[in-house]
Amino acid sequence: MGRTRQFDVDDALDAALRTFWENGFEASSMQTLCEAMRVQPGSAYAAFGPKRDLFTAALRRYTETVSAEAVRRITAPASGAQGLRDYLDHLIDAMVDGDRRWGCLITNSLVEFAERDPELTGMVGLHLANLRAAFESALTRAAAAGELRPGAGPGSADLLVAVVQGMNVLARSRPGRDRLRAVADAALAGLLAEPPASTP
Amino acid sequence: MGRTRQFDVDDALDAALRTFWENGFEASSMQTLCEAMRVQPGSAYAAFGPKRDLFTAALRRYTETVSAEAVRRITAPASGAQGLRDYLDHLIDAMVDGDRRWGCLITNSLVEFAERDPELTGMVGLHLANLRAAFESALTRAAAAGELRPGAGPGSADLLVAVVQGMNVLARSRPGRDRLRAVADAALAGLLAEPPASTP
DNA sequence: TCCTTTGATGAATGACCGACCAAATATAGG
DNA sequence: CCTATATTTGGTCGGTCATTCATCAAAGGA
Repeated sequence: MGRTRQFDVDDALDAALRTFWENGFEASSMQTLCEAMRVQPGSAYAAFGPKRDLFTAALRRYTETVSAEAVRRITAPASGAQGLRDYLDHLIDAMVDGDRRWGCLITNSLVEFAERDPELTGMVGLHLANLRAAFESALTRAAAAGELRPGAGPGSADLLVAVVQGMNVLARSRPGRDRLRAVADAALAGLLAEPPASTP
Repeated sequence: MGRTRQFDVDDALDAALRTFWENGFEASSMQTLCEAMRVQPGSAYAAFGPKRDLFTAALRRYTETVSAEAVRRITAPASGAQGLRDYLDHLIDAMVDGDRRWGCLITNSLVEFAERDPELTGMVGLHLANLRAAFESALTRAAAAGELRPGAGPGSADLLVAVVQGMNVLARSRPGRDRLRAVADAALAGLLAEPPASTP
């Protein structure tokens, strides 16, 4: 055996991920990325290959961590309606305070690369399908529990995907929490049945 | 007087607009832009200044033509509900066949530039506010005509903005018409009151 | 007719980027 | 301790980018 790697690959990948997430692919130079990763160019190329490969690795890591957790949040609760509420609440928090203030790497990549890079578009499409499936599952459970409006059908999963993509776009303009809240509440109001009135 | 300009400035601007629209700012090189404009670099710089200024000119032209027409489509009909339906129908058509297959320049710019360019973000925010105002006007007229669900309030304008931004993102992955239709129909279903059944 | 003014041309410029090495260096096993 | 082997370092290379400039073409006015 020879020398062991001096940096943690996943830590470096996370740093690259954040850079890509914030600035996009074209606007992130290898120099900037290496500084963010605290790794010299030679080491970066040895570990990740060329820039494009680093990006796909970052995108893969994003789907495996950030978006996997999002999907889990939707599908975890027994109540479909609660899953949707939990997910949107957390999304808004992250858009105001956390990582999601830069939107969503998937969304950003779709806008930046569409048509120009089939492989990347494929990865992005896969995640979008996952998200849609999670929404669909939550909706069917909600429907079974009578939590849904009569009009809400399977097409509502497509609507939810679009709403979330839209929120990801809006998040990049750093809107106030109330604006995001308005979007989420209006979406849920159109989808969910009125909860039994509990006003005293 | 000296020599007259050999090219039409607005035609050239339209060509640049399409290039930016399709590929974004960073991925559009001056070389590509000049080829699309059928204008030599020197002439382009004389007429439009540096690349960034060309982009803001293109963005301005976009708001004055494409998005002004969109706003008109929302606000023109006497019926607010009809305005929304007209707008979404036309949007879907343009996303499947027309210009909007590249999404929306405003949306793309927000994703590409957010935080990095306050002036551009300002222009984009202005258009988003216009769009929101158009939706709000259509919604109040619809409410007055009894075309709205009871739950739908002013927050629904924010929802509509988000939905449209989301559709703009999805459009870049060239989805089938049915998918976009599902989004629009689900959005309207959550907003509008059931029309009086007219089945024979 | 000639001259001034303005636009068009396209090669040239300097900066920077992604990609890639080769030498120096540090570590693990023998 | 020594040697094999991997990583790190810092630089180089070709190419592309936005931008400019010296030069040419055309359109009036004198």
